Amino acid sequence: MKTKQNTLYVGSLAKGLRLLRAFDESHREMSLSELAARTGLDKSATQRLANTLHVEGMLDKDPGTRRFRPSHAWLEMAYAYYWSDPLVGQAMPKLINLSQELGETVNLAELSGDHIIYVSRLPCKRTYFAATVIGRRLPALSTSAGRAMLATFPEDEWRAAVDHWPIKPFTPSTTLDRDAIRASVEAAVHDGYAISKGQMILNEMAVATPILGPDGRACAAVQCSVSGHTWDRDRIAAEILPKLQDTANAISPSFLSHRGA
Amino acid sequence: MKTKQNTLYVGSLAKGLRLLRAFDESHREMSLSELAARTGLDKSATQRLANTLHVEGMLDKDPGTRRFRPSHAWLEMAYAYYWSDPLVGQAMPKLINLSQELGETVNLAELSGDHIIYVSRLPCKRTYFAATVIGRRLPALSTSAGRAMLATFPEDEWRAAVDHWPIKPFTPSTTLDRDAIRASVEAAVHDGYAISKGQMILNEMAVATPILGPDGRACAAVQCSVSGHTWDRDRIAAEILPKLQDTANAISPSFLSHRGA
DNA sequence: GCTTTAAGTATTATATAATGATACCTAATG
DNA sequence: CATTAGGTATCATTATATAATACTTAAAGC
Repeated sequence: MKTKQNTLYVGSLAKGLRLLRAFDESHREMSLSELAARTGLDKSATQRLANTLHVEGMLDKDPGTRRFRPSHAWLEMAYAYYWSDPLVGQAMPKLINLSQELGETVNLAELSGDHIIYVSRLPCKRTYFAATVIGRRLPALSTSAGRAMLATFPEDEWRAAVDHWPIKPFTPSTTLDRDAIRASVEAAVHDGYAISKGQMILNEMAVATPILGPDGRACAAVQCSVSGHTWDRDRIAAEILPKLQDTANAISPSFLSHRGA
Repeated sequence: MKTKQNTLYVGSLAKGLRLLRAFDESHREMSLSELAARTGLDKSATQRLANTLHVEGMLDKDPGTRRFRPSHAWLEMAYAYYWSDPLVGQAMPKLINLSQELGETVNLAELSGDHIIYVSRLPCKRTYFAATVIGRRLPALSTSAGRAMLATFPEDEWRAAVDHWPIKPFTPSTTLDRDAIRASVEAAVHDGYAISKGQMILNEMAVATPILGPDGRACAAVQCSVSGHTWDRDRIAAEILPKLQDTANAISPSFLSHRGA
């Protein structure tokens, strides 16, 4: 185990975090050996760390199956996050209003490296479970929110992003062609908003408008998801966009601390 | 530092978790020395652990102020939690329907020791920020959801809970009298639902119906919050309750694994 | 129903990796 | 400009995490 050679780096803590991060949508609960296999830690280490996490209330353990799973503490962490993010408090009441006015699903997304992360979701229609859950990370280039945010960056910066940020297919209609994505961001630069179709879910359409920080760079985006069966670009631009933009503008914070590198 | 004398307990990991848990609604970002003071760890330990958490992406660090705060990873943990909790997937579409039908705020709460924790929230009206955020823990006895769940337990068990579980005042009208709480749970045993008023927010009313596990014990509750200015008990019972109960019944799972101790 | 195998649990000697004291640096404050 | 608090870096010491191994339990195969 080549731990980072730094006396300010506590390997045991890092390994414990490895265990926590081993859980995701396709690893919902794990046995000791599954955890060991997935994290690459040996049996003993996994045992010790998992036990510690269990004792400390971070992992629940089914007494019957002896399998571990995330505890309620994981939700409490989201709670603490929300209070620490100045944008959420600003945005929440306005997002609620918006979703009520539109009667459609409204999301708040932030940029997290080259991905976006859904920070708040207000689902109004039945959808896939994944579309209702906060904390989901998606490649920024494949989302209307990501493109709308990128479009507020200096041109060389967003062009570099379009060239290099990751993409991966989610549906048969996910755009994998960077030229097409570039065109989409160009449009967003011009229009001040982005519309996408079928990127994450077949026939789902999304509109997003950036929330601008004091420097003019987007720090987040308000996004609205609708069904492609009942909506088209024109109707979205006419009926959804104005309210979406008002909301995003109303949220844009005066002072906003920058997230550390 | 008296660490628990067990070779299966990794102290460094536990201390790292202490740092994470130091953040809450009134500690949204902290400097190194604040963290040290709050966790009771010495300066060096705090430095090493916080640095590790930063390197591992669990804490953001403002380059200017050098203050730490929860990172987006905290939301990703909530994401993983949601997938691991079988109830949420079951409940989500039904909760969305309910909130749309009622036009009022709908919550899903689970029991977490002697507290309830809000697992899902679908706010429809402007409220206090705290009322819109998932992961919030509240004393079970002070909430309609907690009382509705308790009422499904064997009598000796819920009576013991009423006598011993913690209570604390949130508003001037929070019920601190255990006799009054006992009467409320008794009513819930009889009615199959609980209504409370002004427990957490002045003049806010809440109704809750239990979601029953296969053993007849509630594992969660569906709850609806409304304004006490426009609603009273009778109207809630007449207009909200039926749909609330249908929803809770529809969610009740066939197989539900029990959360580990 | 017995054997085999896999998974979880417990113990221990060993040395690595965490520790905390201290010294250094930086930037506020008076 | 002096003072001080807070953040950062270094290092000798040994406590603490480690990984091998043995033990226990439960499931799978015959």
